[in-house]
Amino acid sequence: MAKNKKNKIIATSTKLFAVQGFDNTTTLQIAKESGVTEPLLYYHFKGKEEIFTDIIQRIFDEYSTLFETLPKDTQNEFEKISNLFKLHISLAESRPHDGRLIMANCPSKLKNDRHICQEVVNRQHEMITSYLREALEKGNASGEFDAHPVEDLIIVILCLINGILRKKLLGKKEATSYEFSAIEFCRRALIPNK
Amino acid sequence: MAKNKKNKIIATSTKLFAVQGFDNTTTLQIAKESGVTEPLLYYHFKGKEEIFTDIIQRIFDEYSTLFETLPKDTQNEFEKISNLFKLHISLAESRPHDGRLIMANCPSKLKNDRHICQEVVNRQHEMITSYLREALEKGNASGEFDAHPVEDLIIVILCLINGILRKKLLGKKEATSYEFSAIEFCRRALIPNK
Amino acid sequence: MAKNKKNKIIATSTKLFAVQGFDNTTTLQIAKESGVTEPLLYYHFKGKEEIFTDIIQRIFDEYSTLFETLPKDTQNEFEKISNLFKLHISLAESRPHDGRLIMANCPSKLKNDRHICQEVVNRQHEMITSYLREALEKGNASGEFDAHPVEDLIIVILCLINGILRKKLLGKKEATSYEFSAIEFCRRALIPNK
Amino acid sequence: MAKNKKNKIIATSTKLFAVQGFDNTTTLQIAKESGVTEPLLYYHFKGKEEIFTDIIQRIFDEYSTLFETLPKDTQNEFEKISNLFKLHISLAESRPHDGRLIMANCPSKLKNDRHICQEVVNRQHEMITSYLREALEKGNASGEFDAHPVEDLIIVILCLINGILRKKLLGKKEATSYEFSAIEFCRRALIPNK
DNA sequence: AATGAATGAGAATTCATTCAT
DNA sequence: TATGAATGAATTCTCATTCAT
Repeated sequence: MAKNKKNKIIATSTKLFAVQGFDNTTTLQIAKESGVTEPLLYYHFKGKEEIFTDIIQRIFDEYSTLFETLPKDTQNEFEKISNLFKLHISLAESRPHDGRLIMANCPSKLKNDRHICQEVVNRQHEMITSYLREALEKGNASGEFDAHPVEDLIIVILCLINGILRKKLLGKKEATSYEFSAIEFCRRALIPNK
Repeated sequence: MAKNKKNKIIATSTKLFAVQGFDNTTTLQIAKESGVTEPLLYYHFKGKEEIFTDIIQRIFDEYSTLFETLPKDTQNEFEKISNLFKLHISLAESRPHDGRLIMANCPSKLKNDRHICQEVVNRQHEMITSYLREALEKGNASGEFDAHPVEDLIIVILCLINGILRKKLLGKKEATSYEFSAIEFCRRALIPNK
Repeated sequence: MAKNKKNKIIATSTKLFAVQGFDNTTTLQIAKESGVTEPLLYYHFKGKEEIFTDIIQRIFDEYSTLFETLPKDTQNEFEKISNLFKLHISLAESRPHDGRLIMANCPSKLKNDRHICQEVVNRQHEMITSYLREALEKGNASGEFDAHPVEDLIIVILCLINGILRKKLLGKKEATSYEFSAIEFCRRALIPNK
Repeated sequence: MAKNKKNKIIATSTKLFAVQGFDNTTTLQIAKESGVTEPLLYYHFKGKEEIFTDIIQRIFDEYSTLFETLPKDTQNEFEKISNLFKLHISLAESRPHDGRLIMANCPSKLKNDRHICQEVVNRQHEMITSYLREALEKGNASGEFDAHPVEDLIIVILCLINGILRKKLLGKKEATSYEFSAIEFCRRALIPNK
């Protein structure tokens, strides 16, 4: 019963923060849409900010877990990159609120370097970066990829993934399945033609 | 004298909205940092929202003007695409507040379809889209590009540009000049190897 | 405890609205004189206007209840009219704030046809009108009254009652008990001399 | 030209104060609807309150002038009373804004004994009172009227006139010409049947 | 006589948070 | 766990009035 209400608060807050933004969501609104009263929010959380923090933490934990499941040994290195795209695309589809919450609220939190938003974004950045670095270095070494500077490529690919997520989460629906075109686009940019 | 103060209000608001977000910026703060009193904001603008609206409008007008200056006849079609990247990269560098303001505030305004944010984002989207469509179709026709489906490519390139802007505007500085690597990345994805 | 404070707010507001007028009464003043803080006003009422609305409603409800207690069977019809005068006179004496609040604030609210002021004034008007109509018609039929046109008489008597109330509520005290002279005045105008 | 604008300000203010009330009318609104700017208001008047004061003064001056024109020698005393009714009725019809302004704004000004509203109302009260006193005393002496106590009658007739004015100015239109029924009503109350 | 620009004082309202129970 | 009542601190906005010209 108790867990129930706490979870309801988290779910409601996630949705509201994602759709309206943190600043535009009031504690009263969270309480009402969760079917509880405001003081209960303060029983379960230290304050509005902590609800947000907890959500971010949860999102990142789930993300990390999924990230760990990416197969370590693949037929070739590009498959790893392709898997990275697919993971993010599928996340954006299965948990749209989570992604939107990050996209819409983190920017304005970025003034504060110590903010958990920043911290989590950094950690995620490191995870992806080192994942990509390994793949690109191995691919360059094996001749699978044209030997382009790795650090630059990492960032470019990261930008592409982020751009696609931003579009999926905040933009309008598109008729074409551009997500997979993006993977092919990336493949052509990395792999030399015979 | 008069124009001075109004312009100061606009400049201050642009900076504050960009750095802190619209909701986190108070009219008192705008007034103080502009060296005026609050009521003057209401003399020059209908309200806080109108300050925002005016800024968005100005940003879009300047953007449109610059967009028009993109050279129509280039040696090849990829140069057009390259110019598009360069235009946005240089804008992000020369007017960081403008870009940050859009990136950080528009998402949370997007719930409202009629909001000027939405409107402006749509118009900009159309401009870039038709610009890219023309270049890609011509390039495909002339054999300059590998003949990939145009509509998908448009979106992918758009996502890449947006991803780069997002990184430049909201992310941390990077040592490498990834922006130009992105152009090369794009070139390899479009132009067939001999 | 809780009801206490809400009632204090209502009582204070009634007094202030009556004495100073709605527009001249601030929420801060209501709060201070009620011994509460401003936000509590907004906890119990939607806003300043709703405090007013609630008061008007309460006044009308009490008025209606009293109106119902007017005896239906009297020795003659003029007694009914006399009772109507007495009811209003005694109300003006026992609840001066209520009457003053209506007299002083409703006029400026009358531009809006849908305002509760208008609505309540109309309903009260109907109650009195039909009460008078019945008495006058019966009195005319029985020969108790000189047979003057009923609809005109209704309005004239209504005007007289209103004029007296206005004087009692907004004017200065008079030495003479003109209220009862008004009843006699009315009697002479209605009842034929032998 | 100059007088023109000042008069426009007075006319506009009279209308606005009458329709919306003093407190609900802003100086900006007065300025705009008068086709001038706010500072001009302060060139011609000391402030908003003085505009009001001037209007009240003008209304009273015009009223006094008209009051003086009431014929001193009439066929009988009741004609004087009848003339008093007619004067007020015709004033309410010819200058509705003036009457409404007084009716709607003076009550809330009455807390202040020294306010011009109070002063003017008092002076008008005296004028009518002494006018009525003379007529009633003479009529009583000559046997034209039933000999009822004069002071009471004065107040009752005053209340009736005020009630009718209030109805004409603030109430809804009525089909019947109750104003003249009121005079007849009064006549029957004063003059003995043979 | 007239105005564009500016302001001090205060208005209604909101919000995250807490207290007593 | 849970809540009805309450509040300190802001927030957006308005208004009568004034200044410089």
